[in-house]
Amino acid sequence: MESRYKQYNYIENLAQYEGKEIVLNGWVADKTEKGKLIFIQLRDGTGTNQCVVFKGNVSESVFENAKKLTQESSVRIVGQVRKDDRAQSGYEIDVNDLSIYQLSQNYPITPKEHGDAFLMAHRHLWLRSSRQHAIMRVRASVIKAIKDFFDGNGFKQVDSPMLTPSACEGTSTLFETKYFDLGSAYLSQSGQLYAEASALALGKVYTFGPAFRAELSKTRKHLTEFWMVEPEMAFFDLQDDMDLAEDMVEYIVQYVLKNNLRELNTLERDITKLEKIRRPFYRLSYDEAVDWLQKNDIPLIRKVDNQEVEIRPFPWGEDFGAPQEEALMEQFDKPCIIHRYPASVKAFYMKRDPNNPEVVLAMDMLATEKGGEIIGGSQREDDENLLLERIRHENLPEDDYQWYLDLRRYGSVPHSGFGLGIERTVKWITGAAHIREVIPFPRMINKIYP
RNA sequence: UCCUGAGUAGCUCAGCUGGUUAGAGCAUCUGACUGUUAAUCAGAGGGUCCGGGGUUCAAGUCCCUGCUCAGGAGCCA
Repeated sequence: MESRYKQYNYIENLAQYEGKEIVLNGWVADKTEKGKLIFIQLRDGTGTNQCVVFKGNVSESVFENAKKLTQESSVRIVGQVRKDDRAQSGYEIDVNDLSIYQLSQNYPITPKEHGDAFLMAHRHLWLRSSRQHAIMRVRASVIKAIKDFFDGNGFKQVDSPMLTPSACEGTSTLFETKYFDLGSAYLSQSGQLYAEASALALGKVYTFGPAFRAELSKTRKHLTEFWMVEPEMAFFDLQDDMDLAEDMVEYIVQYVLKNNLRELNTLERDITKLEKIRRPFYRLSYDEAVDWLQKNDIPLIRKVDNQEVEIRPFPWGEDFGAPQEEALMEQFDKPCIIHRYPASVKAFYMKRDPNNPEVVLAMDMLATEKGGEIIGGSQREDDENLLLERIRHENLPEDDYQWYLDLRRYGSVPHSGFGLGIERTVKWITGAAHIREVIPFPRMINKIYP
């Protein structure tokens, strides 16, 4: 395609330019001087490659400029692409000309080790380093894979509002803000309820957007602002819902494997583990999972007066925490879907199992390698009276849910959906140590800068 | 919110049972080098020991308190 914009050469396409003179714009990731030779690691956004300035090849002023370069100075380089077995990429650039956009002074992030707190305070600069660069590229791929998957399967993207009049699920804490003369509005913690309305209008839909949760969670898998994709399908039952979730996750992982091998290498990710992520995944009912926990002597851990107490055998009716999920997943090399949880631990909008009113038609997908819960979903309650009963039982503001109840009054149908956390998925696929590394600017309980 | 741990140079850390002038590596600056990619060699500069209070002849070190950060729990995606 003919571009109206300036045509630049990029490091990711270096092999195409072998033997040719090209122009690169970028930043100095690192520099080593060796007398009449200066080695520049040039970073241009698409990758990093070594450029060699030899005193005999350039004018005196260009050589002096090259000597002046500091880490993260921005430069324009004109040079010849040469094949070289000594180079990591297989190519080097012999510099013919070099000009400086800006000389950087005392760049805080050096090529040596840094602590988490320091790096987080410099997140706006940390994004430039190779690991973070690779993670952001994988994140972009995960998002593209999700959109491709749904768009290619007859879904329409609909956007749900960020400002909402009340809680979607009453459980989590909400961020509150003033809303003109109408009192308070809340930042959305899920687009699901609006996705349900959209599904009854368009059939198969998905929302893609941020979710906000003011929970006091301080772990390596929690953010107060995170991104979520939430498909919602009219006429899908729980079985269809689980099948779809499985197809989607397989598609995402295989897409990244196909398109981001270079990044996964930079991240030193064990690719063989990802290659195994092929359907069918494992599935266990909550009952079966509890049986397994009991047989393997995995207790429930509960806090009583600040003392941790182990309760065994694991009692039916309790939700699983991180210790139970991790124990359960150790046996699996593919994700596992756990379905039909006790109604008491799940949200009000989930449909009761007609075969057992103690449980709801819910499902969670747990990722391998301690990836944790990446998906939560369910078939929705489609009976007006049962739904109203649950709303009252949870003490939710009934008036705020009239529009939601309308969906059960005017052509109610079986329908299902789920939410996939983008950051948890990217964390799992990249093997990142902490969720704060997989979103450009993380928002956490005690962090909102930069 | 609860539990546990940490805070010393720009960064990562050492600093003993309290002892007189607080150290190292990296980074920065100056110089040397045509193959460096954690370069090497020679030299230089750089400190509110997190804040406040206390004990003591003497506190980076011990005690109290506040703040900040990290890890975990619960909740969740």
